[in-house]
Amino acid sequence: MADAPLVTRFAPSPTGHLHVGGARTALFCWALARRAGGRFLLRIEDTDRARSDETNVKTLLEDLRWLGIHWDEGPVHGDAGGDPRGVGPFFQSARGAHYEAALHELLERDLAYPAFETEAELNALRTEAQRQKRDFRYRRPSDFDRAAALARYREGEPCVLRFNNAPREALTVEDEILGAVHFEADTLDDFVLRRRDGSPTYHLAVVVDDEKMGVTHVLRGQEHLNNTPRHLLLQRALGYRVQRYAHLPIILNADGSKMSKRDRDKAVRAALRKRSVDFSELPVASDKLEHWLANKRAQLESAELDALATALGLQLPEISVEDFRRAGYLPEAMLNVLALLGWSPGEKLEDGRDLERFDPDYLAAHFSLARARRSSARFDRNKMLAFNQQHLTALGDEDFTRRFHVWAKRYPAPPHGLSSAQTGALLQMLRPRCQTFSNFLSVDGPGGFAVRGDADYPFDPKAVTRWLATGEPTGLELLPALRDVLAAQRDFEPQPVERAIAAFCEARSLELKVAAQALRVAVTGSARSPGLGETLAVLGRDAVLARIRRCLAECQRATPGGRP
RNA sequence: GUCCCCAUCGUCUAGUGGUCCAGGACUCCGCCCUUUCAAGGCGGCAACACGGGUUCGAGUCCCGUUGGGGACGCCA
Repeated sequence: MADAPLVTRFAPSPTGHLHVGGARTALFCWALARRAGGRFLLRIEDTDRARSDETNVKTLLEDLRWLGIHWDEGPVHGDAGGDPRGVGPFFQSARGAHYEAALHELLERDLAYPAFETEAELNALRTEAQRQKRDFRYRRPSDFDRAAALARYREGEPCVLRFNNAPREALTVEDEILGAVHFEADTLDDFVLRRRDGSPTYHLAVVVDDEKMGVTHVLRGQEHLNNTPRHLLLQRALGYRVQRYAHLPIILNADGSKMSKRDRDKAVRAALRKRSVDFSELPVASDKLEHWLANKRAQLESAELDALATALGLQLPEISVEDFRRAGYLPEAMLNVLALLGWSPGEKLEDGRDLERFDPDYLAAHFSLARARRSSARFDRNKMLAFNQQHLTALGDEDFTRRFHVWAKRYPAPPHGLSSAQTGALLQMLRPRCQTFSNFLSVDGPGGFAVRGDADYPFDPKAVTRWLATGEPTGLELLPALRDVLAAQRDFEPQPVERAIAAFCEARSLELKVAAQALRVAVTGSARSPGLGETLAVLGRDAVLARIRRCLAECQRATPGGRP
């Protein structure tokens, strides 16, 4: 490492599952390091004790690993992590000595000072400023008595340590993506470096760690852009090197708001407020709910939110990597889509199309900040779905089945009456029709007809009108005879069944389509299903006959005009 | 409100002053293939926010307006 290698880092705070924005940042950090033959390190920003715990760290590492993003240095997890350069530890909670040393130096040189206001006092000042439509910026009072403050501090009086930004000069951030970004003089306040409880704030920790860990390139979301001048100030004060910064465009929801982990909480909270529900009937303890409901920043566990959503009949947006994993997306599809959010290869295929489908190896070989975009991007679920479907289709039978079962084991489907032979057959026939793993056994998915009971699947009125109620003869009129054919069918396998139906049509000089669609609608309720033979075979003769009977009974009534 | 960022089809984007009456992908729609349904193939709809400059020439450069987003925490 003699030749100053490029070093990137991903530095999440362990507040739960990795979300889409974080995943994209990690991916770009990884790709840039790979491309440049540098190193990618993972650091856990757990300075906020209230929001960090060990489970969350594991969760985060597991999410990263599932995506296949490998870190060269950092917490050890599987074959990722380690500390070959001796720059660890990688948990900020274990790096206190570094921060204290920096703080000590700053204090000595009057670049930091103790401030004794309580949070309540500061809040009051903020509210007052807001009332007067002024900005609130904390500044060291002009009559500040440094000696006295230091004495109080050394005696152990509770206080925070703030940065002394006396010069308050204009600053320019040289961003690799945005170019030069200027900040007016006087915009920065004396921000906090060390909290009352002795822990370092993000600003201090990030600057110290990036220096000590030899980080050369900082990639992070654009929401951090306003923090960068603070970091510049600190670096200057401490005589540190300045990293190259690249602020990535923010990832937005479909409605244009910032995609945030709290969105799922928000959705459930809104639903809960709108309808007056009895808390005691909900799957989360009511005192916990009360607190969560009252506190906008509070978050429930992913599983708790899912339970609530189910209880309320809500569809929650996928935000975290875990949400997508649970929904049955493939990590390679996810990575592909993520890479396209704010970056593009800019490469044309021979047929004139843009290169859009690629794997991590391609990214590692071609990624560059020069091709990163500046503007924020909405996350397009349709595209994600389409990419996933393609990756699913590309898997190959064996791989596909194996991976499906790995998924299904982790996220068991709700009980359905299907035998394993049936699910196996469904899996194969539904493959080109499914966009996610969860789609296969979902009542709303293309296999819904099989998952639902013989008397439970709904009839699509349009399909009934088109294929059962019209024509000469109508589908409904054909069904009894078709039922007889199927009842007499010995070998109830796809091919023979289809042949029998074809023979039936030939004998009556009917278009196959007429009989096929009538049966399809009768047996699945819809004009779309897998191949007719497969559809009938997977249900089995008994179910098919029962379903035709039900259809005859229900649709005859519903379409009085269907008979001449 | 203040500061900062952004602005090409509904969405993701290509486009770095002429080769753009703007290309691709996703969605939607049509056609072909299939003795049925998908998948697949082919095609269609659809955009340079607005106003000023600069220039022989502007989606591309500059300014403004409008719109969107972010930040304003003893969170990160």
